[in-house]
Amino acid sequence: MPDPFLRKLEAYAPLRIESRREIEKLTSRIEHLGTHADISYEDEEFRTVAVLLSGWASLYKLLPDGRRQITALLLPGDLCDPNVLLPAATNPCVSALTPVTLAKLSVAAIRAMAASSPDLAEALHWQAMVALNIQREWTVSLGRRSAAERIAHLLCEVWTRLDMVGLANVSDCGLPLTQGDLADAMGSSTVHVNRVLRDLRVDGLAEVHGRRLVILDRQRLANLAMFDPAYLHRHKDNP
Amino acid sequence: MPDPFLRKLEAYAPLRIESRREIEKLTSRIEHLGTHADISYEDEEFRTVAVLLSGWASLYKLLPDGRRQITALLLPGDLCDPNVLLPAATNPCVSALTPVTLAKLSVAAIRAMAASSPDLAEALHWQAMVALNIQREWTVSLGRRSAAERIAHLLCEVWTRLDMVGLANVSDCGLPLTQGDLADAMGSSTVHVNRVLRDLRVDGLAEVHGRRLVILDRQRLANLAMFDPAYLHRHKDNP
DNA sequence: CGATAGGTTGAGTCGCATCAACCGGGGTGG
DNA sequence: CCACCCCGGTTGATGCGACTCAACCTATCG
Repeated sequence: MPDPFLRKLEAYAPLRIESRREIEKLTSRIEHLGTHADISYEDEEFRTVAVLLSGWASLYKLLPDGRRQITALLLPGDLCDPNVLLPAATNPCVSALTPVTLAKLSVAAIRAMAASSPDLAEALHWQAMVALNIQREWTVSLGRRSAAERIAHLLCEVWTRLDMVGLANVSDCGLPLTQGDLADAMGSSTVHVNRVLRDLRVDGLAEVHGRRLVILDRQRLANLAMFDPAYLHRHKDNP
Repeated sequence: MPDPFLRKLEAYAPLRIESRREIEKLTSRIEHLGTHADISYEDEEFRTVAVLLSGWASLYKLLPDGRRQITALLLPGDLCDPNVLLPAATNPCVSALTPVTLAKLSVAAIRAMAASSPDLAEALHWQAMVALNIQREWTVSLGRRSAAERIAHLLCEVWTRLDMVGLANVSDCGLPLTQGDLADAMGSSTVHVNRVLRDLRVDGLAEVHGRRLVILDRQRLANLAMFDPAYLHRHKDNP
């Protein structure tokens, strides 16, 4: 299996062959879940972390009065745990946006590996920092970008992240989000997302049909979004 | 010196005495900077990380057209580096909101320590996860809370974080931010921040005079903000 | 074939930005 | 020592972006 987790860890720097082996061994406990299923990160016997092998998931928070905010999109290769390794906090939940397959890793095993393989520890740290950078960029989007800029930025981000794990084509990629999901992620309303997507389409920047995103003019899309992929720390290939 | 960095690391779990010693040794290289100074995280000889010992700083990003978003507030005890240990990304900068004193740690030294002291590694990981949780909570605020709820939430967050490093009184604490800074952090305008603060004052929830925050009615403030301190992982004392 | 989830479009409203003016205080230079 | 200035705060008037409500359309599925 061309494990997207490995692929992601290696987007920063290649791992030693032994480290790859270890990871491959650990990602053998597989689980399948359907759309809208909640991904529990408290497991029976051991404290585990789930790695998304395929499908998309979202991390969200519900406010007491029912408002919902998606705080992160989890793509293949991402870790699903909101507080990796720590005693769980409260409310924030992870749920599958599509059917997903997960690998469950024991936290103890991961930490043992990290302790003995510095390259792995570095790769794990790297992915956590990328997650933090993404979160900060969302802060910028929600705080200072207009709805159109924000959505354009998200499209750029998603395409780039998928590309980093080998799941994007030159000008299109999957985007299995409903307009409602997009709205909950970008802090706007379904109706407005719809109108923004229409505008992007008629302006020839990007199209979102069904479950796919087609980028029509990358340059202008990135310009509108003020998108600079540096924060994702992509260290291979082209923009 | 009652080092706020140690204090913060130990908010999760106490460190072994040797680990504390090591940290104390490392935090000896001190630097002072004035308000508005930029905190460089690329040092001459070694890759370093700065720890805030006193004063406040902000992490911000400037958009090409001049809009500014503060993505994080750095309080005493916090690490100042946006991508701890990684090759620097671009744009996001750290600048002092007040005069600050910093301790510069060599990244290599920290990592060596972490490798040999699991309790320290855990504490460092913990603080990174708390930073991520804070960032996610900002995402919720900016995406789904009204300006008043958002600002109330920030006030609760700041008081709690200061309390965790011993810098808050029961019902007040420092808040050396201008209304403009607050606006840039909360994605609104100076004028609106001003009006919201007035409302909070006349409603008897909180007052922001000069450089201090006085909490008049914690319960109602937290209610308005829908603030639940669990995400900060405060493991000691009371709420 | 009805039901339901997602998408699309229009009309009316509101939160908040923007513009503009004014105030108060602490620092500075003449 | 005083006048000035500039920064931060305060308040009012106006306009726009985006939300809400509501209707309708389309595709998929049991």
